[in-house]
Amino acid sequence: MVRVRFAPSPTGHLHIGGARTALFNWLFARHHKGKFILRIEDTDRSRSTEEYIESIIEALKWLGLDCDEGPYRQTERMEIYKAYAYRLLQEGKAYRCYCTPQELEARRQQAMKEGKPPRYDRRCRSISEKLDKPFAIRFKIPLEGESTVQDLVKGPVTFKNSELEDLIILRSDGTPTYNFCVVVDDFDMKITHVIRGEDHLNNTPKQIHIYHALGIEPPQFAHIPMILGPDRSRLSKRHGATSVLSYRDEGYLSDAMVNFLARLGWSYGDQEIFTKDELIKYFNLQQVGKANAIFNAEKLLWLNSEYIKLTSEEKLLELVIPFLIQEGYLKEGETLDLAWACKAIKSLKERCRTLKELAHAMRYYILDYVDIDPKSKEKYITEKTIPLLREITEKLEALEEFTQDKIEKIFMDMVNEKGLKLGQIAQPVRVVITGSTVSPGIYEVLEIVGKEKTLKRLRRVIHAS
RNA sequence: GGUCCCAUCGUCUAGCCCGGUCGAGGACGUAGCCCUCUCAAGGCUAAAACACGGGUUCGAAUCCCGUUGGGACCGCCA
Repeated sequence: MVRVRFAPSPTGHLHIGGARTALFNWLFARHHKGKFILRIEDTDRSRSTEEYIESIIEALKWLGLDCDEGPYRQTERMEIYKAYAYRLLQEGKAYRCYCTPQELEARRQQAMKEGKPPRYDRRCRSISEKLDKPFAIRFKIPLEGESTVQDLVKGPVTFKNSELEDLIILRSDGTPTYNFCVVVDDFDMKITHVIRGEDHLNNTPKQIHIYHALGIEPPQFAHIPMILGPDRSRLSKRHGATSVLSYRDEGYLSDAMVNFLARLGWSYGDQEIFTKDELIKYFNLQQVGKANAIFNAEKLLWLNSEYIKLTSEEKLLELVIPFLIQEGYLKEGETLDLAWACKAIKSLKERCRTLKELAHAMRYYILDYVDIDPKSKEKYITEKTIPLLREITEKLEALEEFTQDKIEKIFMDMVNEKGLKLGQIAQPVRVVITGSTVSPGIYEVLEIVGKEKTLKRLRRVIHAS
């Protein structure tokens, strides 16, 4: 039974990189009909917050990455780590280190200055008696030999033990450290595959030594490449929106985000668009690339527009309502006629790339009056076009059935009578009705806006001039 | 600085493991054309890459070595 975990530390919102790690784990679990476990690595109490834990869970939920177990919290398991650490101490596989953080820091600085590797010199490793001083517990790394990580993505990676440091597993305040907790937890939670960011690759040999010291078999490892910002450095706040939830708030669909994330570092031939089921069916670690990937916001935007096109009008309506409320086009609790709203969305869905854009475009369907863009007004609402607007208003007013084809006939008749080009009348009307020169087809727009609002807007403009 | 990882169009990538079918394919973006009441969408076309240098081989994007470049890690952070 495959068991994988996503183990974020709640020191920030779930970002793009973390989300992809979570996704790969989730896909791997679902593909193998295994379990996906969430574990919160909050041993750094000073930087972890409840708010971030909730935010991460919310983001996972939005992405649809449901977990089968957890969230477990490391802070609730402190006694377990402590017991394992003392067991290693008793068995002589770890030792008390009496060096203070200040001393260690000073020595590190010194070593750096001399151009030497800033590694702990193991001076406490040989102290056999117990001193009456505060101590941390350090793990004994074998002095010689080498260890190889059989990585499912990178292949075999070998490290010399002499390059590894005796790491602290229990701090002097009795709290355990990351590299130790992971091992204990992954063992305790029966994790079979550790799929995580490449930034952990260098930690892996240390962890493997801890597994061996504990007398347990390490899980399989898969280190996936990093996601970099456009400047090729690690994705961070200064690259703008990197929090997954900020994309939700900007009107991205979670399936588009999932699809985007999946294709960052993984591929399946030339296919670009995948349903979740396809992703589950096709996902494998062999197809995960080895090279880092740069986050390409343009492609995400494109994917989002593709997903909007693929989504039903009913579903889009449901999704766009919060944005309509946010934009102030709809009051909380107010509803729209379902059939009418779907027609409106249908006319707009292929020209909007986000739900936010869709909501904004819907303003001219929903509101009584719209603000007219000054430049468009200057160009299209002129003394030449006002008579045309007046005439078309009269004709539209006389129309019994305010439908697309009837409206079209009125426009075409007028164009033919006067020898105009359609644009000469369509554009002024568009500007009056939608407030700008850009919209779906004018007949469609008028039908959806409806006779009443159409006439109101036309008359207001005519009377104002 | 040390250790480790990586290297195909600007970007995501296919191909690489199992050399010849690659005069390197797809997608985003960009440019142009078509469609057209505007804007999109759609269709067509174009520019655009095997980092470099050595091997191995009849033949290398594919295998080996080196160089360069990028990234990660070197904490009583995770």
